[in-house]
Amino acid sequence: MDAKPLLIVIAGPTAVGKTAAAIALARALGTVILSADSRQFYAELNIGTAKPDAAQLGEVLHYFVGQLSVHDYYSAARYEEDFLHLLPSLFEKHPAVVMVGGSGLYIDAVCRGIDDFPDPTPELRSYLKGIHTDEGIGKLQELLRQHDPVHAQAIDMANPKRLLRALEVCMTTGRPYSEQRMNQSKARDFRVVKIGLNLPRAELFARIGGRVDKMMAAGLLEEVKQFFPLRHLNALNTVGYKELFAYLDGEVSLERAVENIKTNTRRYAKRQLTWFTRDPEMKWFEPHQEAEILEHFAHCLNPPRSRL
RNA sequence: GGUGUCGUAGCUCAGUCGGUAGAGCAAUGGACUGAAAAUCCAUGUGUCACUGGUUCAAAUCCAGUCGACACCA
Repeated sequence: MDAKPLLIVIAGPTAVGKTAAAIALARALGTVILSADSRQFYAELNIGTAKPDAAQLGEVLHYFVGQLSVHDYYSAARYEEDFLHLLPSLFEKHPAVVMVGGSGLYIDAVCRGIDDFPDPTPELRSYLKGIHTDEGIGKLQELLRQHDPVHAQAIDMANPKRLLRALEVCMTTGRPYSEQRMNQSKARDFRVVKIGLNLPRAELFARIGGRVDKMMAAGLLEEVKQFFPLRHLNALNTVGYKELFAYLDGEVSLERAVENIKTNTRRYAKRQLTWFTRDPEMKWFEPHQEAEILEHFAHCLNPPRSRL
């Protein structure tokens, strides 16, 4: 029998019902939850990120919720490191733990690992951004062709963030990005079983609209006002916040801003689905299929005792 | 009731001199290794209100019907 501990991953688009499903599963298994949501990490952001509420946090112990400040730098690589550092102590007490969230890159960083690139330095990043604004994306493309012609063929050269990142790696290490990109999964001393939660598109979109209305009723605008002076921070470049900053700037009406939040949340959900559905390890359920989900994991966990 | 204007994509609208239609937004599909709720790429969506007429040919011209709006009674 495979004695390795189990990491249960629950993924899916925003507003599908991941939080409730994860809590139900964690309670059934008597275990803890580790969030994989790149915006719920921030202590200051609450309403707009649909963080689990106090009652939910009281039901099941959560990690990676509110452990950062919006002023902090964070990344998928740091998440991988923090997660893997925490995991052994949790596995001492629990044969399985639940990871839940919608940030695909962060989930993959933990499950497959990411390569050992240097962190970006603020100086180099702002220098390259300056080139982008002053001389245009063409200059960045030219630089990447010089530093790493192989990668220049492989990546989306229209995407400034990809270009900037590749150049950062080339310039800080003095070696081409493509040489350092291993493209293979790291070994892990735990098993991973992934489920994806999804709903018919119309139902998911209706849930998104309803949740945005609830967020507004719960005081999202007041929360966003507090962060107006900080709106340049990456953590605030977030659906639900950026649209209301546009309202506070006088660019759009409040009604328009709320509609924009709904639209951008739908698009976000679509991008999440694109990411998760290409993962062949993902087994799909609808969130209300609690019994089926439990049974799915019963096969992975203590097989002799799981049959009643 | 009368007169006028309008009715084209999910929405807002454009459509020249008759040659079966196109913008924006929405939507849909995709990419993704230290910013990822970020960033980027691609793609259409049609009973031109309906019925008939004129014409080789009608979103376009004519008549009627229905609907919306405005004004007049």
